Amino acid sequence: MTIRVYNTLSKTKEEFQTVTPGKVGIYLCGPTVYAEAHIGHMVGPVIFDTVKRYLVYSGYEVNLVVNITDVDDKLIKKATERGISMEEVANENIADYLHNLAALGVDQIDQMPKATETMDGIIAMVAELIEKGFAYASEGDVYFEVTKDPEYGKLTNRTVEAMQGEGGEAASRKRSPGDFALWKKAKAGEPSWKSPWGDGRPGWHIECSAMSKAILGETFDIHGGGLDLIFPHHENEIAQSECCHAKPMVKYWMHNGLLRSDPAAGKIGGRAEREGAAEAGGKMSRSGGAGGLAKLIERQSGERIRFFLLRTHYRSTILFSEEAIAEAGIGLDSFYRLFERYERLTGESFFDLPAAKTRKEGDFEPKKSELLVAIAKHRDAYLEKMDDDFNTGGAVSELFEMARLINKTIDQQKLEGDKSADLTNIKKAFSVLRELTGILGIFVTAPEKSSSGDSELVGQLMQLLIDVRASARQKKDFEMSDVIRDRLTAMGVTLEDRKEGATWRLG
RNA sequence: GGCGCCGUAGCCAAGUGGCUAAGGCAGUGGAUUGCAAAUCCACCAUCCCCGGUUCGAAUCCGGGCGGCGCCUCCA
Repeated sequence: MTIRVYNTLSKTKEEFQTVTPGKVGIYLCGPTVYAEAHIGHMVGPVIFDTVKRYLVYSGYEVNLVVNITDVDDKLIKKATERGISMEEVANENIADYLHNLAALGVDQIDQMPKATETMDGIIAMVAELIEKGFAYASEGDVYFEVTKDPEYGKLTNRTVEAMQGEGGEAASRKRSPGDFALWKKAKAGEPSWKSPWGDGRPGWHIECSAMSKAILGETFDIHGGGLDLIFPHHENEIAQSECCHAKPMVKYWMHNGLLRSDPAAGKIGGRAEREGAAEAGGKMSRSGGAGGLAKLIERQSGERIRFFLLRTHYRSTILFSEEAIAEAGIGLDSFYRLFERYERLTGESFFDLPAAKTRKEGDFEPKKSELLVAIAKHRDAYLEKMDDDFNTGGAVSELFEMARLINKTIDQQKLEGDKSADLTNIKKAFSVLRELTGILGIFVTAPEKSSSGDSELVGQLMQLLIDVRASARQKKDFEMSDVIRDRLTAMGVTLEDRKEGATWRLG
């Protein structure tokens, strides 16, 4: 029951041991809020939300921090184009981001610091780096001097010598091309903060070093982000933080794989939009990219997207398509039918079932029930997989196995319609299912039933049709009963006949 | 060119040295049903190719072929 975590720094799975016993600090690189979120931005949050759930379930006290980078060249550009302030641009996109996170069931984030609210810490850190000889001021900018850090490049196995870069526009102000900006001098009209080096704003990487230090301390447990951030962002974070503090910054660097829209189109976010005319044939919209995420969520539901992401191991590349999400959704639906079955059986909602909140609490001795012996076995397998670097993809298979077992038991023991049946074991099995699905952040709350004013009327009309059809069936008037059912099917309503009467559902 | 990842059934995807290679979607056959739907049962892969290590490899090593990422302020 030890958790093992793949560490990008060591390129191996390591046994998880926290800096402070029983406590875990996680810092996830959040978005730079210059545009609406696309689905790629959701991957990290969904994964680390799940990681936190599992660590909490395993008995840890977890502090999950996701930052917002709200000062950056792209934000300034956007603000200028639209003639509004950088803050307004940021606020719009933060609202969009939060809305999308909520839709995907990401509710485990404890703190969301903003770069602009950490300016004192950023300036103090830059000053300390200069003082310690790792950074230098140059014409109002401040650069980190990579050659002063003997360990520079350790995360990505690069050497300073191998850094081919030409240094970009700032080359003339840098001592060597690999040096990166800690502080950038403000141009006229740009948002800026006062500093010992003149008015300016932070470079890209320093805000994460400053925010993580302020909230989680100089050494913390897990730092996460997309694979694309390893270099240069995380490499530079390590350099800054460790040169500043002379101690390891992070115990485990965890990087999630990226989403791809389709083999030809390439990646989803990032630079593609800058490729001008090429624009890869509108792949952003096709991929639910910029502007498309909210609509995608409306069409497919956030939970489907979450499940789709969690079906695959977090370090894998996921080939994204709406079809693939819909397919994952079919699997999810089978659980919902099982939950409806639970409701028919017990008269209670699956979503009201009490379930263990921790692994210890959930441990149980199955005793004589064949069902519970099997359930316990799959629960163990599920937890073993989660222990192994949060293998959610493998864990999901155990959930399907459990669902099958429960359905099978209900079938074989003919529990439906049997009022006198002993449901103790079945309830226990469902409760274990609830315990484990909760770790993935799925099936947490009952799905929203249509709250529109006419839903009651629809329900009554449906009941009328069902009653009429039942009476036709009783008279063996199958022509009539089939017409009713076929017409409903054509409308997207599925009827299911049962001994206790028919039920209906959309889809 | 440098650093790194990946190639498992029609599709998606676990497994990374040893029981019958998870699970999902799709499909086929069966149980159930008036017929369906839902559910259950059964069937459905020897793991890109070649060579090596080993008693034994999808799993390790070498070489191919193929796909992808980073090296450019993209999660």
